Amino acid sequence: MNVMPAGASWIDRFTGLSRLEPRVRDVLTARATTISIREGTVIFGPGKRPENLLLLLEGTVRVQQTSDTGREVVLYRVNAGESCVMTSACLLAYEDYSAEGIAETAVEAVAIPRSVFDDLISQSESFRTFVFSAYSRRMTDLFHVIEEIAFRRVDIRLAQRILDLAKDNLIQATHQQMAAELGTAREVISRQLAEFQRRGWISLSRGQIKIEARCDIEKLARSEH
Amino acid sequence: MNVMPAGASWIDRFTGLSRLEPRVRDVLTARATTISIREGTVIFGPGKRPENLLLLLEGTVRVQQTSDTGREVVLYRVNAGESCVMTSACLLAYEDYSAEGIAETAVEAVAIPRSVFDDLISQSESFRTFVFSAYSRRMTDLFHVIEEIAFRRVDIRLAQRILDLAKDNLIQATHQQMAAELGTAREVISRQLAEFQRRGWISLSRGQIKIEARCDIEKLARSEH
DNA sequence: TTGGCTTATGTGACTACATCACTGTCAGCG
DNA sequence: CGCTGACAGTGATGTAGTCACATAAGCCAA
Repeated sequence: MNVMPAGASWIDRFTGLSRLEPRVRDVLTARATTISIREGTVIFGPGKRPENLLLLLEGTVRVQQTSDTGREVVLYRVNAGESCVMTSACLLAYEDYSAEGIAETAVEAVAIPRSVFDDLISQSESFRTFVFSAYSRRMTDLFHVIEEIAFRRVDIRLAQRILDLAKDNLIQATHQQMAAELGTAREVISRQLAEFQRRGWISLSRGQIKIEARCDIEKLARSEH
Repeated sequence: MNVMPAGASWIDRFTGLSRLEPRVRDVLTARATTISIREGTVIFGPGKRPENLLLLLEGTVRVQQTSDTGREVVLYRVNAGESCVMTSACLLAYEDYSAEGIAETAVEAVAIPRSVFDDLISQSESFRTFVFSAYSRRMTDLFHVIEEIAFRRVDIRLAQRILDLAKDNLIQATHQQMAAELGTAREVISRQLAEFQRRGWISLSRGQIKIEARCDIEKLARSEH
């Protein structure tokens, strides 16, 4: 009955949308388009209101906060299979956030225009649940970020972040960028990384970090205090 | 527990609800009840799912995070005229938060049960806008908290908080509680307060802080760095 | 190949904040 | 009155952030 042309099956990639009412499912398939976003594009940010709610099919969006003194913190990342709630918040109730969302890689996303979003919210209970649980999850993420920044040592947080960001035991990032991940200063990162290298856990070269002893880093990352 | 007479509509106390469609307005008036909550009551928290969305008429709810090491931070406060979005998030998509919401004073609130909330969200565009902008605002608050904790000096933050919390130039709180406000340690607060007192800005006695030179405190609170 | 430029990283000195271990103090109450 | 539990003060020490500057590594053009 419902033929799925190439691309129509994207709904199945979102676990929260799997139980969508068939009628609503068709609306979504018909009225949403997939878009490609180039790496580095600013999706939302101060003065930049997004026009669509984005559901990510491919790639990641990094949401970060830049303080007036120029320092940065990464708040969270939106991955494939997740929705970018900040865009939905902006859709319905735009406030000029200090936070910005940046395509960290090339991104493929389903774009849901405001009018469609509004229809779906009003017509589909399961779509509502999808949206609200996305909010829920981000709030929880933010609570977690606050706890980490306020109470956790930077060496432990750095170890965790190294594990998170490594692809194939390698991270392409400057110390400055790693500092922005944790909301700390470059010098602090430089010294911590130097210490990790001294212990033989990593090796460093300009613009990259290579993991040499993953299990030792994991041990630190898991440690309580 | 005590239902309000139909004439005195609490709806007008919420700016976001002023443009509510008359039909929806009636539904809300008919199906929502006002409740009283005693000071100190835990409204939501780990293992405690709220049954209603709360719109505060009177009092404040303090939302705070307790880390596993026992330290605390105050995330934000919900004041009269605002809605407690965490309860709405919990209503539709419950996740077990580490954060908890506590009635800081006696609270009068309108309680909207899940079924009514669901109806309103589906039927009223202006109610949707109300809910989403409440989310928006809280997200922004959290971004702000993160920025403050990560980048702002504690003396400045303490000065700000003293001004925020003072009623009639007086704060009833222990140093421990003030430390929890900022997510720092009691000793740090004790030393900072001692310094403020030395400068003649405040006077201290067991369990209370009295503002003596508000404008000097404001000067520090406003300072950049 | 050299030199000059930009960006990345290293380092010491210093300040701010957190932690630990302890002492002192106050209020209420038996 | 003296005990008790909660509150507050303090020095020593460790960790993190800031500032100022020194090196080094890659890049390109002469």
